[in-house]
Amino acid sequence: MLDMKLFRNEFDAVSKQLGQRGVDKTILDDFLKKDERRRELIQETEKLKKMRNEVSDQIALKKRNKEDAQADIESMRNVGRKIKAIDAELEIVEKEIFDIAAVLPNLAHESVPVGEDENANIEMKKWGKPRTFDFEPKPHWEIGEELGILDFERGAKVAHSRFLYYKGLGARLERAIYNFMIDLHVDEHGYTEMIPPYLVNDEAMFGTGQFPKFKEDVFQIANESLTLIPTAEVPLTNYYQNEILEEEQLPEYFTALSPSFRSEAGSAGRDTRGLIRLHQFNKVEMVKFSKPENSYDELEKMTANAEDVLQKLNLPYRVIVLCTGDMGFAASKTYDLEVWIPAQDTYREISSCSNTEAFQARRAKIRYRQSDSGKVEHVHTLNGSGLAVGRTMAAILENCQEADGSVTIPEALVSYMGGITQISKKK
RNA sequence: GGAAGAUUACCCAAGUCCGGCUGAAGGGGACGGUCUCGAAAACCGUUAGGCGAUUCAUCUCGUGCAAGGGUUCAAAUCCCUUAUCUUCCA
Repeated sequence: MLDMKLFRNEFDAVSKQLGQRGVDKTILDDFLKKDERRRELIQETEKLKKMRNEVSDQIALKKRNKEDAQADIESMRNVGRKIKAIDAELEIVEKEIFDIAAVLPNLAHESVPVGEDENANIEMKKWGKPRTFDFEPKPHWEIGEELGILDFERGAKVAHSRFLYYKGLGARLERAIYNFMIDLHVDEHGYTEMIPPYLVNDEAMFGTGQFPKFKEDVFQIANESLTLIPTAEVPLTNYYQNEILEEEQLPEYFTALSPSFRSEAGSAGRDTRGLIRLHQFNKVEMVKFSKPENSYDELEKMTANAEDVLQKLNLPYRVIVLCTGDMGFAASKTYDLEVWIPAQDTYREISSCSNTEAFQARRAKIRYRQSDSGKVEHVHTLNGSGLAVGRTMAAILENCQEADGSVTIPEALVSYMGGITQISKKK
């Protein structure tokens, strides 16, 4: 949710920025008009309520003194009717305002490049050197199927396409990857480990910005207002929903492994094979609550935390900053990490780290009390994948494959694999 | 599944039958002060916060007694719905 005061006071600047994110100007003009009407109505109704309170006190006094108060009661009857009418109109206007505000995207930070789509994204850095193969590198699903550690066919049979079984050392490797990630974030990066609910209610989905605009992207439970989380960002960020934190608590870091469930509506035909685009995948998520003045430093640190995972696994990657047109709904600024996928001869997204500033905090009502002034202000919230586990698996299978079809386990994971250094075909 | 009772501010708790001097008593805790070398004790004081409107800011006003509706000039108090908890019955 945007800051209403900012919107009002700097309407031109804000609407220009929202224009860059695809919002129609006429909606914003209407929005501003409705906001004015809302304040008019509030002033009218509050004036009448004040009068009602005063006269009611006089009536009480007269009754106590056994005086006649009938005239006052008659006149107040009319005031009561007026108040009811104004409040009814006010309710409608507020609903209309809310419906517009709920679907307006966040404003981009000034450092974000302006552009329409991913072509305007800017590469910030490259790390590691893609390996040169002296054989034709296979896509990870072939490697996984040939090694008998990934089973997409049975996943489709038992669930649906875009589901799979990890089997044997495949399941072990997935578990090694996320345990390694969580340990790294907890032991070295200062995050608190969490296991959140995997189903959340509508308020939580609203708080982080998925609802009401992106309902078609998620799986909902029939006859219940519960949704399978599309990312652990939802339960982690909403942990402090509707709370006022103390300044000393900040910053606070959470990390959690969770499955993520996505309907992938509208991505038919894209990445139909392999681990890149699934209806259910594991992800280690990082979430931060920060004071506003530090949130961009925290974003840099969080991105570095995600990079650290890739560096320790020795997987080549690049960092890009998303342009205004490519950013998510809630983000003020987003860095994507893209890992090298040899069989596709390209970099693919493996992490997305965003500062949403106060956008989610306003929706979820997460605030903090400044210790010296006692003033209450919205926190800034950040979230990032650290990392998507399935895609990490894909990257390892492809980057660490050998000519004979075996896969060498990255050094950092060997202890998590119980000493296993290589996955090879059973003889 | 059925019946009865409960839900008041950071915590406990009065007020609800019988609506109006409740701008929610009282206590605990917390915080500040006096005293002290320092602390404890004692004493004095503060303690709905939030939200919204207004304002440069203050002042002020509206809202607020589990949540949401209703009745009334007026609701913590009367009525309805929902949630949670307790006890009892199956």
